This record gives sequence, structure tokens and C-alpha cells, in this order.
Amino acid sequence: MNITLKQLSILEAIVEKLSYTEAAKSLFMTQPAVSMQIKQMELQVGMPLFDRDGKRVTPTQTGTELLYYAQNIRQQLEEASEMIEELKGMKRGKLHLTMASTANYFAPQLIAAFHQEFPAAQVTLDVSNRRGLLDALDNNITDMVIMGRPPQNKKINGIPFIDNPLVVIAAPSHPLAKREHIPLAEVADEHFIVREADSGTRIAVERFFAKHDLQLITGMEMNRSEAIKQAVMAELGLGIVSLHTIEMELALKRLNILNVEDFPIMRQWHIVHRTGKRFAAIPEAFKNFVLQHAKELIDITPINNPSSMENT
Amino acid sequence: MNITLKQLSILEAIVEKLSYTEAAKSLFMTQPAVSMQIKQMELQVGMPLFDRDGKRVTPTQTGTELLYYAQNIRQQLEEASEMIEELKGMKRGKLHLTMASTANYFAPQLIAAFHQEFPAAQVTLDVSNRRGLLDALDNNITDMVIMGRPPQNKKINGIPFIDNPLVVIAAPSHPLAKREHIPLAEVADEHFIVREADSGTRIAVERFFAKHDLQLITGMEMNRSEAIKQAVMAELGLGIVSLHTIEMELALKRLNILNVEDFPIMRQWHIVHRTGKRFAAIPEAFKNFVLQHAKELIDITPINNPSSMENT
DNA sequence: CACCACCATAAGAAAAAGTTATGGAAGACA
DNA sequence: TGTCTTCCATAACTTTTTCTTATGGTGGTG
Repeated sequence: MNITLKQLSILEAIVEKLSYTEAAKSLFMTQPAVSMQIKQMELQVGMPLFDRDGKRVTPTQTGTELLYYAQNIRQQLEEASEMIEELKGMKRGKLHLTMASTANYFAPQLIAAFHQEFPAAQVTLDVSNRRGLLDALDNNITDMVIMGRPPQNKKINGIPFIDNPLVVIAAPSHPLAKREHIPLAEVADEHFIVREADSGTRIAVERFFAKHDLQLITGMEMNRSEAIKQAVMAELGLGIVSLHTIEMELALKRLNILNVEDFPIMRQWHIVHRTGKRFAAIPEAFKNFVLQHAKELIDITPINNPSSMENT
Repeated sequence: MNITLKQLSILEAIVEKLSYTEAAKSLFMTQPAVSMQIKQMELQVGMPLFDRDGKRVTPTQTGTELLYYAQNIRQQLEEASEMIEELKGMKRGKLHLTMASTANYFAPQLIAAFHQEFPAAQVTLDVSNRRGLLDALDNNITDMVIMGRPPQNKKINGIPFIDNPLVVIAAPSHPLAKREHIPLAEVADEHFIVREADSGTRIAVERFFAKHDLQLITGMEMNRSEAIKQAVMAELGLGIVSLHTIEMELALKRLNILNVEDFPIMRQWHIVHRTGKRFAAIPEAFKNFVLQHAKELIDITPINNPSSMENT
């Protein structure tokens, strides 16, 4: 059976008006158009839908029963339309985020603030390592990714939205802990506890040392920056971590930031998505929200004089 | 929102295949046609429905939610299609009959036999007087009418399907009851108990007498032939009624048929409907059934020698 | 009985949908 | 890494469908 939605609307209009002419008027079309559509519909159905009485037109049993389905279908379309308006008006909408594990130290604030402004957003948050992030982007599993170093790939669009300073940390008892203006070369003699080889932080650090013609001495590898902090506090060596991840340890004076020359390594957090990605209203709103408000929302410890923190 | 059923089908096909090309194949159309329809649908909706990933195509949230409605609507259409097949296949169907009160003496047999062959028919039976019958036809309230004398009107189509002999009845005690070959003129002197003036039977009887240049002496008027029979049995006069209405009274010898010259007045029962009426399967089947089987089904007392009945 | 309202039909115009041809971008595979 | 293939987008053109205008028939109405 091959009927159209317009034909069903015409059916409804005729039953309401009991007149082809009036139905045509109410649908802003001419009467012959109505006649023809009904004729065609009757051909499709294989049965008459209306009795033409001269005086008025009355639906046959078939017509009456078909009307029921026409009404149901219109109902469905109206609901679909409402659904769309809800999504457009951001009364509703999903947002799937994936972020680097280190971003986990500040991103929840961001999400919380966003959620306050757009309470209808249903946010899903995945935390993953770099590989997982790239997979999520590749397979279009996620709307957006928050990560340190987006791949330089034309398929991927990454926009920096906030600084991500990497600092050298040491246990307060470490010999260098109280020193100021430590030359980079001196630090390079120390043992470093580092992230795994394909981690964003690790890559950034190695590039940084290479740029200064130095070799990083990597003692232990850990796949969580949480573990690195623990190791550094246990005096197993120095660490280089994102400043955002050590807020509490600084406050409790369990870690010191070393005042090393050329530090911090200034990186950025990026909001990253597939280049062609077409966002619904809520994800689009999140992207804009982050780009506009991240700096205000994320409390960054002043890192120009990190050693001042230990002196207070 | 102005989308089409075809567009919804395309949406479903793409979500199933995750490919425009494959969807196009499954719908027996070309890929550009699919592209264009989706493009247009996205324009209507105001939001993207699919992400083009290069590798495969994935529905957006909007696309996924719209799919739900598309499926519902298809479901409705399938049900409508089934409904139509049921009506066409006569697995179901209404039949609205209206009949003259005098037809009530034989019509139930007819309906019973029809119902046995088409058990799915939902029959509605109204009994009415001549005026009611004509109104029902005029207002298209009924599918068909069974009556004695259909109006000679091009809007109305009436087909005779069985004889309807009108006979003169008398109480067995009436002086004429045992006579044979009673001249019409002699009967015309008697008092007749008749139906109301616009009754079909009454009109037929008056025409008959007028044709023979006789005047009918009408004593009492009754609006039920049942009442006429009672009056005749009570010896209030003679009556002229349809043979079909007195089967029981004859069997019980409570009434005699007078052997009057030129009697019975031979009329026919007609099956009558609006000229343009387009029947569904069940009403059409009933019409054919009546025209083919009525004569076999209705037990007609032999009326060529009605007096023989009283002699047995 | 004439007029009016309403539906059917035909012819032509307009709109929509579809097809073929082609381009660009991305994945696959050597 | 480059070639090949696949897939979607786009454009030009064709076909199909739908709509409009014009007109005729029929029945209701004053």
C-alpha cells in the first residue's frame, strides 16, 4: 500500500468537513486536487472511501476505519515534532564526553557549571587514556574529548581553552625542594618517575628535554599520575605533572613545586572533536561554554612563583 | 514539519544498513536520491540526522529518536493495510439493512442464511415504515433496504428478487370464506381494514382497485399488518395482506384466503439502494446472495389455489 | 424551473523526485 | 606511500507527480 501523509491529511479534512470543497479550502489547495488525491488513494486501497451523495460526502466503513489510523499517524508526527523542538530548544539532549585521566582533576567543575546552566543535558563522562580517547574519536563514540595534545590530523579538530602547566614536583624533604632558580641541567641529573611512553604528558616532557639537548632519566613508569604523586611523596624521585593534579597535595604541603629554569612547560587543554562533526544543540552549547568560561571557572594556582607556596 | 513517508522509510533503511548506498539498493533507488531526501529531511527538521564519518554513517541523537517515530508510523500503516485486507477479504465487515415491517416475516431467514455463509458480517437490521425507509436511503444511513415498491427515482436503484402476493383474507366464519371464484366486484362491496394511506401495501391495493374502476371501501386503518390480521380474525371486515405475513394463521386455520378473481395482486419484494452506492465487500455479497438464493430460501405457500388450503 | 453549489474530468503548468555523470575524500591494500 | 576502491555530495537533466485552471454534469434549493 503506497499512500502519502498528505493523502491521510486530506482524508481527515474531508471527514471533518464532509465536503471536498471545504476540505480543500482548509488545506489551502483546490478542490480538484482533493478529488484526485482521494481517487488515487481509493485506487491504492482498492475500496471506496467516500460515498458521494450529491448533498454531502460520507465516509464508507473503510474510510472511517482508515481515518483512525490517519489520526494515529498524525499524532505520532506531532510527537516527533515536539521531540525535535525539545532537542533544538535544549530542553533535552545528550552530551557524551571523554577525557584524559589527568583532566579529571578540573573537568568535573566545568561539567557541573555547565549542568547548572543547562540542567536538561544528560551528560555521560568517560575517562580514558590517550589511546582510548583517539579510538572514541575515530569511532564517533563520543561527542567531544578533553585532552592535552590533540593529534595533528585534518580529521580531528582541537581547540585549546586553558593552560596546562607541567611542573616539576618533589617531596618537601628533597634537597632541591627549597632551592630557587634551579638550572634545568641540574634537574636533568635527577631520576624522574614518568608516565607510560605514549602518554601525552610523557611525550611533552621528552620533547621539552630534547629541545634543550638533555636526556630525561626515567626511573619508574606509572600509568596514573596519581601513582606518580605517591611515588614522589615516597621520595622515589622527581615527577613532572600537570599543575591541576596537585592542588590538594600543595595545600597540604605534601609536595613542592621546584623552581626550575624554563619551567613550567606550558601546554594547553584542548577540546577536541571530529572535524566534520555536526553537533546537536546541547553539545554545541557545551563547546561554546567551555571556550568562554573555562578560564574563569578553573582555579589555577599562580605558577610564576611556585616556591612562594611553600614559604607561606 | 513537512516530511514524507518515503523519507521515513529511507531513514529506517539507512539506520539499518549504516550506508546510504546500501539503503538505496534495498529501496530500489539510486544513492543520490537517498542523499537528497535526507538532506531535505534535515532541512525540515532543522538538525542533522546523520554523521558522515567517511567510513560509515551514524545517526545523531535526533536521527535515532526520529527513527522511533518512523517505526511507529510504519507499524500503523501495516495495521491499516491489514484492516483493509480484512474488509476486502470479508473477514470482517458491517451490513446495515433496513426493511419494511411486512418484510420482517421472511427476511430473518434470509439474513440467517447469509450469516451462515459469511459469519464475519456484523449485521444491523432496522425495521421501519415506508417513510423511514426512504429517509434511510436519502440520508445514506443504511446500506440496503428491503421493501415492496421502490420509489421510481433515478437516485434509487431497486431490484425485485421474489414475488410478494397480496391476498384477500377473511375470518373462516365469513360468508365468502368458502366461496370459489368470487368476482372482484362482489368483494369490492365489503368493508376492508387497511394500512395507513402512505403504506406500500395500501397504495398497491388502491391502484389495483382503481385499475378495475372500483372504489375500495376502507373501514378502519391500522399501521401494522399484525393489527389487520387481528381485526379480520375478529370479523371486523376483510383484509388485504402479503401472503408471507399469514403463514401461521393459515396453518392454524384462523384466516382464510378468499379465491377472488384477479387475485392475488402480484407484487415483488425489492432490494433497494442508492444508485451511486459503492458497496464494501460484505454488502455487495449480501446483495448477490439475496438475488441468487432468495427464491430457494423463502418458503412460498402456493397461491394459485389458495382455497385449497382451507379444504385440507 | 432556474440558479447555485459541489464533485469529476481534462489539459496544461509547476513542483518534486529521480537518474546519470562526476568530483572529492577516506579507507584498503599492496 | 601511492594506487585503487568505496562512498557520499553535487550538478544537470529527465521523469513523474501534483496542482491549477477551465469546464461539465448532477443534485439541492428558492
